[in-house]
Amino acid sequence: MLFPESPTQGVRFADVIVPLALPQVLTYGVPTDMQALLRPGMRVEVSLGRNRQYAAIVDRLHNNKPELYQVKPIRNIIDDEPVVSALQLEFWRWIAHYYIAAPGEVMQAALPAHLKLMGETRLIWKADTPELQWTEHTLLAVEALEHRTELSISELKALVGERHLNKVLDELIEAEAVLISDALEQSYAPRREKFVSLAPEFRDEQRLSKLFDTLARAPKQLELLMALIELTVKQQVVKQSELLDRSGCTAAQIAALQSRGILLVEEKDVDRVLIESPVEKKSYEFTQAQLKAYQAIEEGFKTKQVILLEGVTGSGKTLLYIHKIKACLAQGAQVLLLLPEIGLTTQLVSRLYQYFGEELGVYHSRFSNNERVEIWEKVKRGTYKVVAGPRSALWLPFQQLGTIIVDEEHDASYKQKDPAPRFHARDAAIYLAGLHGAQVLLGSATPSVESLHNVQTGKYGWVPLRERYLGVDLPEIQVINAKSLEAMRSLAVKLITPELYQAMAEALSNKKQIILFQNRRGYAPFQLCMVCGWVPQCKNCAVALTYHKTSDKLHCHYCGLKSAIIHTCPSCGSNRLQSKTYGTEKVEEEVQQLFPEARIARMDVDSMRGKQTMSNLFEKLEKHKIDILVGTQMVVKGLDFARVALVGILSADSLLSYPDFRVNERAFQLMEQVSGRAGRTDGAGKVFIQAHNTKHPVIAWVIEHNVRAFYDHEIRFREYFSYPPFTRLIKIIFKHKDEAKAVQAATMLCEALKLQEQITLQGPVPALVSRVRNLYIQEVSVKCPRDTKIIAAVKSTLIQQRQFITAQRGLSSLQMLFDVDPY
DNA sequence: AGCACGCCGACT
DNA sequence: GTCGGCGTGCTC
Repeated sequence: MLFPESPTQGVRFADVIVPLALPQVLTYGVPTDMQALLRPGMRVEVSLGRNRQYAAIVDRLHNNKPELYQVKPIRNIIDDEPVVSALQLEFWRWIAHYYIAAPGEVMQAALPAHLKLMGETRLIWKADTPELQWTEHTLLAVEALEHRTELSISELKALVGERHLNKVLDELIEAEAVLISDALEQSYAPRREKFVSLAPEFRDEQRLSKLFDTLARAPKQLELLMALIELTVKQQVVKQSELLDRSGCTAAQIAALQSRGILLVEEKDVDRVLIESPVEKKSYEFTQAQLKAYQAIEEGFKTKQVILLEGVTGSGKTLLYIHKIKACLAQGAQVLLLLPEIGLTTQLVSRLYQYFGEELGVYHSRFSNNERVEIWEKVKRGTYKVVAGPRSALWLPFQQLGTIIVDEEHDASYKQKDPAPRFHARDAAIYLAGLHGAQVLLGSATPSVESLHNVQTGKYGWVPLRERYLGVDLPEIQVINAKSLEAMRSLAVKLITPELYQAMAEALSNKKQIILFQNRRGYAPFQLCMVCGWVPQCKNCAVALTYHKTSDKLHCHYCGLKSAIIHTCPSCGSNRLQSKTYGTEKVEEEVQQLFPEARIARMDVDSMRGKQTMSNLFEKLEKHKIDILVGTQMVVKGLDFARVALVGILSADSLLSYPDFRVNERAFQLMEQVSGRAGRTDGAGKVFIQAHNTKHPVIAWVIEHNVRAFYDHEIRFREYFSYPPFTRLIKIIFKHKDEAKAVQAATMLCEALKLQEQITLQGPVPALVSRVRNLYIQEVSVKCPRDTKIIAAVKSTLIQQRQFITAQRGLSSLQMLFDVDPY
């Protein structure tokens, strides 16, 4: 070599994560001038393939020159400092490895959109660019740039069309005709708003009344002032917009008072996070039982990293959480409180806000990108000491976590299903806590079988909290044989037994609230021919279509197809089509018929679309503007209203017939949780369970609230049939538009896995919903013994086989997905 | 995920 | 004849 390599000790290669489902990280060269600056966790701009570019994350820096290919150079370093910490990268790696996901898929899930996309990156035209022979589309861009000097990538895309975007970009960059400015600072601007307050010198009674006198001849200004004072009583800060709303005055009138020194108007950054004005403080004091539990938790953490707090509904777990959080903050560490998807809208958050105020960040899946970045930044800077959020909150850049609390740890929404990484937030939280040296507190009234098993084997500590707050009794549960519905044929009543009807009437006359639970959505989930049994189905998805009253159409809940209702059976020609099983809409209708005076609301996925809908509903419930709430799974979580005296489970059979090994666990938890909604403060709550199979053991355990008996039985069943927690399950999902191809691929995998010892295969079988969006779905389940070596071997076989199978002729469009620990 | 390459059928 | 459909392979 003519010139010896430069003596800089900088590293020459970077393994980089691109936001794609590639199996590997990609290696790029680090130009010498970047070597001193680049660190893992920074974003870099790289080009991929012919003319694509991505913001990638640097995973590792090294000096191992790849022999098989020529590396491309990193084009640009986007950040001055890492956006992802070394600890986070470690966490990403674990998730990718454990859940068999691509590093890029983890990156997609973990980074907020603003850090991910380059769409708002701005191109700045260099005035000194010489005249060049531009190609057709680039010429368009050049003309626009000469005119306006600046264009964002998305504007450019609109201008030249999506397919030419990268070519044009490449050409412009190649010719050094544009500067590229960082997307981050450009696209994020905190929202600012004006806040109005009374000038301090008028804040005592005397001065204030004097002020009123002087304003006697300016009625509008007086009105404004009154409105301000009224608002100030209820909340600490008053937005100008709010004040205008309330008083009906104009901004000019506020300005007039401001210029006289009566009002102060300040512009401040607005927390996009909903700040509710604090309501009255509830008791801070522990009961005897709570104190005992809290001490047991602290004692337990001396020897265990994870503690399961098994607290019956209404025992005041939240207060224990609050104390635990306070203790952790006192140590200078951060706290993550994981909540199920839906739990965020509950009273829990506003209660936490009372205690932690500005130090509490709430992460919500419905937040906009701006809101997410704001939270990301505040967590990183440590402004937020406590974060409450759903599973996605795990990705936030915590500096030093001291405690992770997982509320309702049994909740199925902790398992991410659809896009990879298909991770379980509770289990991932335990790993993350390990990285931080943090403690984990799992809370639930109905713990998962997995967690109870971990307690039994001594892996987790266990703290029971049996006593209900204020000594309120658990509700009395009655099982009603649904056969009595037959007797009511003559009436238009198909869902509510006479017994339940009676109880409802009584509750209503006592001015109490009622919750009815039905495990089905939509109105008359399907139409059925009473002569031949034919059911209209979605032609793409092979599922029964559900009838929706609002649109008067049949809907497919998988692909969204809408079609007209059917009057004549195409199979036998009869016109006796009826709706057979009933969803919440049908329940609502029937209840309205039975109780025309009652105020009824419905709560399910369909009726809860909007951002505000849920909180509006809660407010109505709180103020007793609703007598009867009809809902699906949703009502199970987080509702805590004093006047609920009666809960009705309309069909326990449907809960107990779902084809999954976890049915009993699910049904038990669900019924137990629903029951907990009754009589939360004054006792005297009642629960009615309607069922055809009234002798089902799960129902008996629910009646006794006997978690222990349920668990003892269930764990024996799991062991006998080799289900988790005694084995580890990995589900492999095959999707192809040709059913035979899906089956073929699944069969190939099974053949390959048969060579693997000590594992059991289930399938291939069509998925429960066997066709979605024109793709046929086949599933294979692997039961592995809980042996690290075997599991590792199975995982690497799976990855190999995916490569091998999709490389087969005719199977290139096959989707082969892995779901580790399916839930 | 995109994007190019190449192999087939349906058109001016 | 060629235009464009999509199945296939590759990205450092």
